Amino acid sequence: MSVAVPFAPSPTGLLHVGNVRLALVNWLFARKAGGNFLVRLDDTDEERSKPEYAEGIERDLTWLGLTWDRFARESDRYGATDEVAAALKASGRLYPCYETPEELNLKRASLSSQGRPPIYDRAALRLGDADRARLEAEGRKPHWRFKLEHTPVEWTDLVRGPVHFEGSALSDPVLIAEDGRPLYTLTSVVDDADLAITHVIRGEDHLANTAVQIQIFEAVGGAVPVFAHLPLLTDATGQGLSKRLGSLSVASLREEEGIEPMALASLLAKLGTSDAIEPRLTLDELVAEFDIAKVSRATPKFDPEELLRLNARILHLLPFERVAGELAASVWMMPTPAFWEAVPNLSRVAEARDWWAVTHAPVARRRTIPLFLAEAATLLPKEPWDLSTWGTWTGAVKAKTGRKGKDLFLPLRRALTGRDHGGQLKNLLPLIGRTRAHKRLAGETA
RNA sequence: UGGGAGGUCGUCUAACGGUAGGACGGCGGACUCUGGAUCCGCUGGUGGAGGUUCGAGUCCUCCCCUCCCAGCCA
Repeated sequence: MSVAVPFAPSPTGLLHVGNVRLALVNWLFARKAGGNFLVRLDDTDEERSKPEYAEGIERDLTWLGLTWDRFARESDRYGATDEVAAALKASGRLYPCYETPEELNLKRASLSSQGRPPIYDRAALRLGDADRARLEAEGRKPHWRFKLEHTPVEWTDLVRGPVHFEGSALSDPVLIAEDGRPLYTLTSVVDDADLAITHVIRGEDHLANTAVQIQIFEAVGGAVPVFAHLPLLTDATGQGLSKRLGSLSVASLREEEGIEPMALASLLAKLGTSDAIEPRLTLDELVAEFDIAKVSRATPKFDPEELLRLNARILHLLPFERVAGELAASVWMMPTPAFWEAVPNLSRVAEARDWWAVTHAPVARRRTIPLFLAEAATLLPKEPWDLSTWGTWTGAVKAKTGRKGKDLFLPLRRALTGRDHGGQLKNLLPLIGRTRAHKRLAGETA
């Protein structure tokens, strides 16, 4: 049986690094196994689901290069659960309840104040036909709960090893809302069963859900998939990600922070695993190194600083072809490989703009200039210039003026670029050109 | 409160009950020098208290801290 994994985000907000890490891990798992990566938008919550969030999810996955083999919306599958629901009702596993949300809140509050867990008391199970008839006559409509077996639920988790829950410690979940809408707990099982999902890899916040859903899989006669629950990511201070999203959305990392997709992927594929976090330029490399057994059980912290450092390292490694598009968008001109070579130690592609200004726009004149620069200007070779020009020229200046080391190079750098630091002048000089170089050495704005 | 999980250098992790190691960061040095690149070195840790043991990060007891679930959300 070929591997099939679902990634099922709900389009109720922007994807954050925690969500997309799960997408990446699922994708890596599927690709490593030669299986299918299936995306399902869990948009059954009509109030909170928004089309723009659905688009955002597609955009984020595409940006990262996480190709899917199927893209579906739960809302297009209304009716898919009807048959299953009818069967569960017939067998008595799905039973009607008539409490209002207010009544349920009251029950929970009461139980909590008694120091008891707020588990549903199954009062509706004790209702007779007459009771139900009376309630419906009052205009009440039922919602439907799944009757859990009060037996142990056990599975071997790919990340956590053996997991054990007592059915009696769990609350009978509502599967069908009062308005007839099937809820996530049901739709997800039915979809997984229909698609022959083999592995479900999700956050550990779903642990109790899994215990419940295993019983549902069994009740509907579906094959129970293998489960893996990853620890949730927290931010650098240990706070949960969903609580303080903001800058950690994939969209903001891409559009505001200038993060490269492979920087994010390199970090998220390795964070919380026994592998060292190192820059990788292709997803293929990450697939080759991926092994879910390397994922640890502890909660990893996601540090944006670490991501930015990785971004810088990735940028040093990326060849011109891989950044040309982004570079062009950033500097508004058509950059060249020589320019990419000359640009120094960027953390973000957008920083190249500053160096485009140095090589292709006037640099303001300097107030004071060392006298030897005039002499240096006269020694400037004739064009055409290439990468050897800097060496021959500075050699000549050195011979003529006797200056060397920092006394020689720093004034030249300041005059030519207007800055104390930057990329190798060997690379920059030909891009600046003789005309500008000559004027800048004379202290003119050029 | 009930259920579930977790706690090893600042961070991510490794260690059949047998020298607590690696990676990142930080610090220092080297590269006759753009270094926020690269290379090399150094730094730094088992949440706490008992116990078992020749020997404990690892096993036992108690304690502390953190996270998740306990929705007619997903």
